Amino acid sequence: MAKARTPRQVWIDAGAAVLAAGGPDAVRIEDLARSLGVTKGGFYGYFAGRAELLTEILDAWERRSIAEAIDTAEQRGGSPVVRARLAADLTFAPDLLPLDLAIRSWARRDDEVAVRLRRVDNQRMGYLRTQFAARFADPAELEARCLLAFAGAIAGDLIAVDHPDQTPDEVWQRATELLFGAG
Amino acid sequence: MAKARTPRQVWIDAGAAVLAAGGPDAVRIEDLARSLGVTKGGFYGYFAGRAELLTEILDAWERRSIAEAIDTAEQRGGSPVVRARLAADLTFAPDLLPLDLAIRSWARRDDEVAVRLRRVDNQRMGYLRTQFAARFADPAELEARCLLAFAGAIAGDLIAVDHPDQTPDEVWQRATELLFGAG
DNA sequence: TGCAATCTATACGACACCGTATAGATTGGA
DNA sequence: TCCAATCTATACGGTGTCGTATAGATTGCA
Repeated sequence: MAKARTPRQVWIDAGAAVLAAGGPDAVRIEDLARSLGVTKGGFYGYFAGRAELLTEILDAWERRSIAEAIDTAEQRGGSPVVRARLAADLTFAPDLLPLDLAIRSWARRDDEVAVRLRRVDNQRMGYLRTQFAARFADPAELEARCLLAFAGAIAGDLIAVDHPDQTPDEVWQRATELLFGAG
Repeated sequence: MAKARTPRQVWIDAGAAVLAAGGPDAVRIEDLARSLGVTKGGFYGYFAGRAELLTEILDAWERRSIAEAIDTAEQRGGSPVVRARLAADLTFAPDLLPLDLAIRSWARRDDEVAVRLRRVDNQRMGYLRTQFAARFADPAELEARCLLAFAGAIAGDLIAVDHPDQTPDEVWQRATELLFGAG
């Protein structure tokens, strides 16, 4: 038995990092191997090919984005805003948001990816809804507020604007209050 | 003098379409040529290379996104919401939004593109601000509402959620009212 | 009509990446 | 220590794309 110097999961993680940084086209086997300090020889022992790696990257992202984040938020508890914010912080954590955005962009031109994204987004939105359902009696209002919050979470890092007398954080803080009140 | 069958602008337009649909990596000279029914021979008479084409695509997008849209909105007039909505409809028109999103995604990994995007976004946001400045006395509130609106305009097509009893349009309509009132 | 300018097709070398094949290296257990 | 399983390095052919060179086609004007 030889110990794997570069086991399966390492390829997936490295691939996810590259996907996040450069999009699916940037995920190249030989580049990954180089960045891992090996050659691509071993890769084809674990994966049938490039497509399989991309699929597994998506699988890992999907698992981590849904179950993990929401479970953690539920366990910690707190008020709805706190829990919702925690779930958001987890699924859109600084190390995860770039991957999310890359996949989101990718989904615009790949149907299989779009299906996965819809699955994930629906779960996230569902969680948001349940958190604030008690606060807004009108379902239409609830939906509008949740959708705006969702849009903000996603687009925040896509928009490149300078604010006159505030930091981005201050503006988003104020926006959150607008949508869900103070607490 | 021979008339150009495939003049410069045709390459730029075709390139923009491909960029919108598949991202910058999908913009390949030989593919463009094929889709235009010619070979790449002529391309290198107009452009120094692939990079120059991409630059010109960005130039064209930048011009069209800022000046054109805002000028048109100003000329038409109407209430702030109407004008703002018109400007948004123009800059984020169905045929322009995909390009915008592709460039936005691209900007995350290319500094030169990021600079352009910031230029464009700041102008758009500035226009939004001036439109609603009269309605919201508190600058912080104004900024938060405008930013949420901006985020919604961008992220609307990136989010893949199903709404319980409403169409996406209905939800966004309600969201707009939340942000800026009815009219 | 014929010329000259300009566009276009074709052929080429270079490069990057994919996926396969095979020989060699490494490791845990007998 | 030695074996066998498993991972890794290297070499290869195939493909797609870039950018260049050059010959041929097309067009407007004299």
